[in-house]
Amino acid sequence: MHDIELRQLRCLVAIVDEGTFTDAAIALGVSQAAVSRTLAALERALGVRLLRRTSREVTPTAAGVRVVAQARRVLADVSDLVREATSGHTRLRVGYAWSALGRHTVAFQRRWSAAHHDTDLHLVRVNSPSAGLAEGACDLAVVRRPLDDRRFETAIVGLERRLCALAADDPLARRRSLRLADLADRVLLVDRRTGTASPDLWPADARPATEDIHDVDDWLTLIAAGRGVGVTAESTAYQYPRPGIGYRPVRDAEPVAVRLAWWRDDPHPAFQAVLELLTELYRTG
Amino acid sequence: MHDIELRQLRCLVAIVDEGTFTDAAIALGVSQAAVSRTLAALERALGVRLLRRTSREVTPTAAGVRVVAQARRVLADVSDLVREATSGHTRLRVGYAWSALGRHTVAFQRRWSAAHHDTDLHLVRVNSPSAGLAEGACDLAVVRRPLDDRRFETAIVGLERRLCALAADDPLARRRSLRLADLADRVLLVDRRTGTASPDLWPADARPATEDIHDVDDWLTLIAAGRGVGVTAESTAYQYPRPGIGYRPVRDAEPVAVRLAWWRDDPHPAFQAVLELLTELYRTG
DNA sequence: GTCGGTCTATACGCTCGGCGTATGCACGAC
DNA sequence: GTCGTGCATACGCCGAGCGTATAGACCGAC
Repeated sequence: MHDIELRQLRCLVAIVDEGTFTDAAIALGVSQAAVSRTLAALERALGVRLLRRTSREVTPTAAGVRVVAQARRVLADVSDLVREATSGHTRLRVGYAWSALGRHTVAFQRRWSAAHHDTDLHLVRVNSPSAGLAEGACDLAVVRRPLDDRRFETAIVGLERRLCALAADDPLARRRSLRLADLADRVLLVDRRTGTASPDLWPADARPATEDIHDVDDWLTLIAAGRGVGVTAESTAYQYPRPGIGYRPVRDAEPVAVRLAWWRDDPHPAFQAVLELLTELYRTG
Repeated sequence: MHDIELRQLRCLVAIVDEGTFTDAAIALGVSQAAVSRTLAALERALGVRLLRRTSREVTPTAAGVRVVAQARRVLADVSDLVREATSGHTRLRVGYAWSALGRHTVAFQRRWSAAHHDTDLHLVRVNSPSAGLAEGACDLAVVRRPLDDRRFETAIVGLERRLCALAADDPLARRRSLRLADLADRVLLVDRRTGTASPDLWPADARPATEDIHDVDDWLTLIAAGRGVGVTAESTAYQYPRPGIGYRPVRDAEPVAVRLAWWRDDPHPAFQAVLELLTELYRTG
């Protein structure tokens, strides 16, 4: 039993598009016999008749219509793949795990598209330690901790204050700012894979209890419900304002470094430009 | 220049999954040499190096990661295609263009899953004349006009009243019911491809002006804004209640037939059962 | 009905793409 | 150095897939 092949799918959609085997053969640049055999092989492999042939016209069966629709999807994905492999450089995807660039986000996008209107910029959220770099979902990533994966390298582009996220009706939310010690008796909601908070911000003998979460939406929901508190970077407050949640500076927590991450061995061609632009944005404002 | 083939993508993901060319060869049931050549051909076809080989390990390049991710998508689509072709009958998708079965929808789903728990039922909205039948998006369709496409056949399963849809602040909305003549000076919003209203409900000398729309959401938005009125089947009111819109019966408009449509030459195996169930639902209430 | 045109299916022979075996080469362990 | 491991390449073989040619089905014209 042979696996099906793209050649067969290309043949199928060509027949449906052209209307006859003969015209499909011309479109594909092969003989009519080849088209006939190729489609027969596909039908045999799938165990279903896909096209109803008459000497007048050829029309898909019900199964054929479904398969053709799916085949088009496959072929579209394949051409995406080719574009992904070859071009890849007319587009720049910057990944981030929780929050992107906070108040610099808009300026970043605007100044980028002004200076590099040839490669368009996309910001994508991917909840993974490398913010999508390892998954191929982006070309560069904004992260807030060094990556231990040796395939990647990071550089600090700026610093951010740490804020505490509290339920709006939490007594602490009435204060203008807090200290780490104020949170020691709370439940700290942390994302161990991507987050910026960790219990070792506190002295070893006064750490809050922690609970693991894996998504910024869970985190927000639980905090709003008073089920715990969070400690995060300033840009989170910018990117996820919520009615039920208040953000307050934590005075004695060290600032968190904002890093750009890239593939050590083949950085995206635009990487240097992004690094410089981000560094400048964080320096000047 | 050769097109890329699935064999090459299968090879690529096998290498990445297994970690070495040799193990991939075993997993694929071919020789190591074949794997090496096949991947080289893929890289040549794409013009990009996908894997970095050392004698110790093989790791994807940045381009490789992107391509692998896309390749997995392609292969998943292909196995969907195979399932689509072969099974096809463990699942029943019923399409509808605007509104489905109105107040019978819930009963239909409940009674179906009670009697046929082997094939699970999906209702899908597709705005096309055949409600997705011609596009392969569904196996059976609920429509409200005969289909002129000879590939399909339809049967009436019941009748529905026609309602007029008005902006809530329209003077006519204060009435309990209307006549067609009340609407003659309004703009009638019609969907020529799938809708149930058409100017020939009116006598030839007293027809309202019409405007074409192509989606139920547009239709609702325009009506709520007072830009026109709609005439539709009763189930639309059930399925799309909107704060700004009121539905009122049109006393002198003929009821509209609700039809089940199927592929004439290869009806879905469950078609007879659906036809009977729907007919009963409409007959009994 | 017959004839001719059109379209798909099948037969036959050939060619070349892809395979396996064998071997070379690079790299790391010891 | 020697050995082990793993990818790349050379060589010969085989069959999948191709084109040509032809059969068969269908339809419209006459």
